[in-house]
Amino acid sequence: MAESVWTPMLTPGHYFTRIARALARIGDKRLAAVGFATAQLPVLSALRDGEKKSQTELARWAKVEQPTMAQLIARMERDGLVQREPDPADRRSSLISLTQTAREQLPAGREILRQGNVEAMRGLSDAEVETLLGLLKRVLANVEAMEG
Amino acid sequence: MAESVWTPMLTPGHYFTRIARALARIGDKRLAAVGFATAQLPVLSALRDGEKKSQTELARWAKVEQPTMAQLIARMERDGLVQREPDPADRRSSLISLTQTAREQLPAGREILRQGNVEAMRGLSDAEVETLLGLLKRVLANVEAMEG
DNA sequence: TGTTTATGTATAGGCCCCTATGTACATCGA
DNA sequence: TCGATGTACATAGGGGCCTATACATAAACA
Repeated sequence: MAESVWTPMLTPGHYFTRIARALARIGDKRLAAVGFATAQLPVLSALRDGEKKSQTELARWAKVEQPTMAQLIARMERDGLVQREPDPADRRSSLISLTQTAREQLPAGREILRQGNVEAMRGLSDAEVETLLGLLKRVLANVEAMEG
Repeated sequence: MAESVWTPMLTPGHYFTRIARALARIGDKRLAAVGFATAQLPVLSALRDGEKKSQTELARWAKVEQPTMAQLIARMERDGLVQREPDPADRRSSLISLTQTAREQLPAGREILRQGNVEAMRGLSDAEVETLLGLLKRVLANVEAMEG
């Protein structure tokens, strides 16, 4: 990709990065209206029906490392979105669940996310969106296979 | 995207995020062998032929905000990859250029990046890679248009 | 059952990215 | 030429992600 002038920014990797960053900026700005952030969405969806899950379960679900989830949960707890209770079956662990406030804002947050995805795909036909999703899954499988 | 069970992780946005993160992890690990990091690549390429550029120019080139570039340059200077000299034409500014060390490692870093992109696209035909790049450009244009 | 091994969390330290803000210097126009 | 406006950097503060490490408790097993 690009011979004479070496431009890492025209590389697929850089496009992924820029799109991901832009989506996070936009999502965070819009979700702030209901008190959420994009990084919290996997947690919110995992606990949406009153489920209680451990930090490790949430980390695996959201595909982030455990200390990352620990920080995220800490911020969410600080902001009144989740609560912890000791796990009666395992004294190392605590169970995390959504607060009433978080549950109430959930539909609004969900709608903001949906709308954002629609706008990001604007101008793409349904078939093109399908194609893109298929390619993304294959690339994701490739890069995750590269880490072994 | 997913009706009954709400799963933000099956959304295009989350795929972009995961791919970008995985590419950064892989790239950083591989580039560490030559003393580079993925975030530095735009700077390295901008200054590859002995050019001298200001921090602001580099920020615009790399598509990051000025304070982000300030930190990046500071780390690169600490690690002996770049050097600063006062800009004779503007006393607010300094000109940044690569050190001898950085220039020597450049071809190796470039090759690592190229190889990484090849592996990430494994299994995709040339036509599919073209399709993907075209879709990425359109999505990037969409999301950047959303920030106004 | 006692010891090893596995698992759940916490903590420390670091990179990268962002917004908001302040300061010094450049520039431009009245 | 001087004041208004713009531009280059620095600094402060925070989110989000990662690796490495240290504990405490569980589980498995010799």
